[in-house]
Amino acid sequence: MGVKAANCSRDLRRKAIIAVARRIFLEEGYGAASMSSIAAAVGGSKATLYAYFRSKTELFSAVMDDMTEEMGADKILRADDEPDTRLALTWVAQTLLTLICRPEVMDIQRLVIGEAGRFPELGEAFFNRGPRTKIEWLSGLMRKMMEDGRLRPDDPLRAAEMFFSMCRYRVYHYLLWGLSQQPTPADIAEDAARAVRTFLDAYDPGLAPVRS
Amino acid sequence: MGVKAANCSRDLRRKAIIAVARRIFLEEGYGAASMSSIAAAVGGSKATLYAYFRSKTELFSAVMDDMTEEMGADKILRADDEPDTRLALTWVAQTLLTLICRPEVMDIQRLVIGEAGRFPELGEAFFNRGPRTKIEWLSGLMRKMMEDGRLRPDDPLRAAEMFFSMCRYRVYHYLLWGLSQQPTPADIAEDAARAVRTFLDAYDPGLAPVRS
Amino acid sequence: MGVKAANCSRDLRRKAIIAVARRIFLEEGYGAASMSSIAAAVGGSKATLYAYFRSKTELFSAVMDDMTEEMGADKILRADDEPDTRLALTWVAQTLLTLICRPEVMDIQRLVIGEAGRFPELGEAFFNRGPRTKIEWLSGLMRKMMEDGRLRPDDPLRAAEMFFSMCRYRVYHYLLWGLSQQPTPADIAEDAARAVRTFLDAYDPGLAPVRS
Amino acid sequence: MGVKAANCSRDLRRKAIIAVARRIFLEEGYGAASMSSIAAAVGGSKATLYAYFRSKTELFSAVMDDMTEEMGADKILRADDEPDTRLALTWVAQTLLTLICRPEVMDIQRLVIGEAGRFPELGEAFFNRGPRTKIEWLSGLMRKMMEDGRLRPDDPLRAAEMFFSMCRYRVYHYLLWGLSQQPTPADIAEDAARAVRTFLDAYDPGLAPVRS
DNA sequence: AATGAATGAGAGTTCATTCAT
DNA sequence: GATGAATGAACTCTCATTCAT
Repeated sequence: MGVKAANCSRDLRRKAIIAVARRIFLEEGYGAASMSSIAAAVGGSKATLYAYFRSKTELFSAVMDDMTEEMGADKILRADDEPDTRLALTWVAQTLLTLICRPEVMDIQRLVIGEAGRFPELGEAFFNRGPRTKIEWLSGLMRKMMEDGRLRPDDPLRAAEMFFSMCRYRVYHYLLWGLSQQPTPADIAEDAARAVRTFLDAYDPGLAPVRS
Repeated sequence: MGVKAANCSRDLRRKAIIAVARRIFLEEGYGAASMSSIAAAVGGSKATLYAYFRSKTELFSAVMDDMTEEMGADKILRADDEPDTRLALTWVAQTLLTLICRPEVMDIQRLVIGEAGRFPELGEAFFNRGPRTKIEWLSGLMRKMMEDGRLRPDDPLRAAEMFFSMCRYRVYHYLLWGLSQQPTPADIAEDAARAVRTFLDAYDPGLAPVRS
Repeated sequence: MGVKAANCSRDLRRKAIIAVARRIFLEEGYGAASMSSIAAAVGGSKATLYAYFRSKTELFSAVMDDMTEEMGADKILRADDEPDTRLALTWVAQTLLTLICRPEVMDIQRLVIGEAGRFPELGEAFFNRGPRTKIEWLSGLMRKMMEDGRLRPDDPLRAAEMFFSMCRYRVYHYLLWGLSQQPTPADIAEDAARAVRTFLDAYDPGLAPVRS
Repeated sequence: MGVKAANCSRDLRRKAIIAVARRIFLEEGYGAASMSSIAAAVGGSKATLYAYFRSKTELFSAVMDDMTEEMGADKILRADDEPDTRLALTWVAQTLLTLICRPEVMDIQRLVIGEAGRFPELGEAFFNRGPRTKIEWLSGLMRKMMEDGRLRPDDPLRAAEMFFSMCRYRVYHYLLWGLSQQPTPADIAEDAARAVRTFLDAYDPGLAPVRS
């Protein structure tokens, strides 16, 4: 293991520590994760950890920064080109649900929600880079569909938030509370289908425009 | 505080401990809350705590039982008698949203979600006494409205889950992530209104029955 | 005298406590036995224990007194009438070995030896009522046999101590160190036989008297 | 390099801890000795203790290993060359008795016997490295003497066990029960002399071979 | 730059003991 | 006389953190 110091730049080592710490924080939660176990998993000493991060809190923040950066990297494959509205939204719903139900993403959500009280900036930072980007992108999609007359005109942001919330109505919700194991693709497809159907019933362009 | 030993029965003392422990668990989380601090807050010794609860886990469970019992005690004022569907649902939506956004309830939710990974039975126990009862009651309401022709026929349970999820689409969601402070009644009324409007657009009895 | 009934009742309860405490001390050792578990086993409260015994130490002493008293009650069936020396000694050896290898007696011995350092008077009190009485009785038997010319003349006390030690040469010794489980009667008979044989070889009255 | 010094230092510290722990365990017994008091006596913190030994049990085992190793290091000065059987055995008896009556060895024996019930493997580990080696060596001596016609033929192992038991017939026995203080060399010489005399009377080669 | 060693503080838990009722 | 309730002290063990090397 003497290799690592010689061959790795400080930055690379830092990244390696963050990657390991991330896994452990997610597995055990902030409180239960110990600097000892992280150091052991990294393969270095605790003192080395402290050479890179001044405290457990700082390491945790770095891990969260890393996560949220990566969250931002998630790209929903463009659904703009699909002319069939129902197909386009179904595809979006499934993609979103699949993403946020992935075990590692679920763990992050639980961790962040659970620690939100003690790490006030954490929830915001994380949300901004995760859910918010999805909602904003979705909002753009909604606007376009409304402009094209494929959806009843309305505030596109609110419509996007509502659609997202409808997608989370069942399996996601139960998963968050630890009531079910990992959902199957069929479970997700079912929820996505119902969310889309209900949404389209409400946003049928044949109806009168939504009164603000 | 000399009062406590002399005047209080065992049961009262137990309740007092639970009340204090509840506050501390909510403030600090399960892991960070210490038996010492709870004992100090109660005004007794740690040994006394252990005379009432065999372990920290057991105390935590007792606190959860207490919370969920109280949850179960929440009664949604009957909306059955309101002939106007929109008014009835709006009333339900506001009541529900107000309840689950109350700071102490919010804290519980965050605590339970955060520990759900490590306390698998916790999430279930809590959910069963809290959200599930609401959903089931709501499901009954939906069935009746569908039977009365006030809502388009559909699986009433799924409709209830969907309605509940629509209610949580904005302020609740942001609150859970720690993105906003306590919402005003106006905030809640706004979300309730939009949820009801969207739901009624989708469940307008004039539309064809939902295809399963 | 007016207090007779009261004293009697109190005395009975005291005896009951001692009996229970004795079992627990033997099972768990002095240090590991707790007043709580003793009180629970007795069926009363800890405070009641303290009404009868001022401290754990005093309770332990009382238990020891009780044990040693009972030890003194052990009577070795008289071997005086057996004219055959070998048979008489074999009978004695087997009786002694069987007694001191009994699990409950073994436990006492281990307990007393183990705590001898911390309870200085304990070893003596116990020894005086247990082993010493056996040795003294055995010494009387030896004297008589020597006077009868059935054993070579010698200091009868030393002869008795030696005989007793020879009996303990194998199974008892291993049992004390926890190296073997409860010996069978055959094991004991074998050791007794060899001890007697060796003793009689050394104390054959045909040999010259032992030089002091 | 740095490794050597570090390892050496660590090893030394470990040895120092064991030495201190050994003293305290012997003085107070396993149960009564506390990690805090050991740490204080070592001059370090409890956490340091736990850096070297994962638990109290493990520390205790290490102490026992250390003791038994040292026990194994005890060499009985060779008695093979002494042509006079009585002198040779007397020398052996005195050496053995002196060894097992040494206060520190006595303390170990009491500790091990006392804990044998709760630490089943302890008695065996200790016995194998202590008493057993002595008995086996003694058994070899017996065999040689029997082959040379200096002792009456018999099972040499049983003869050795018997001889050892005869040596313990008085002062050792009383010491074990805490009935006497440290014996003088004269006390030991007296017991050794009588043990040898009785043994030789029984194992006089002029007698017929022992019947198995 | 990296680490082995060390530690004070504090975790959960249990104990022998006391005292008001 | 008996007890339910209470407690301070001590237990084993772990933690985040520091420092000499």
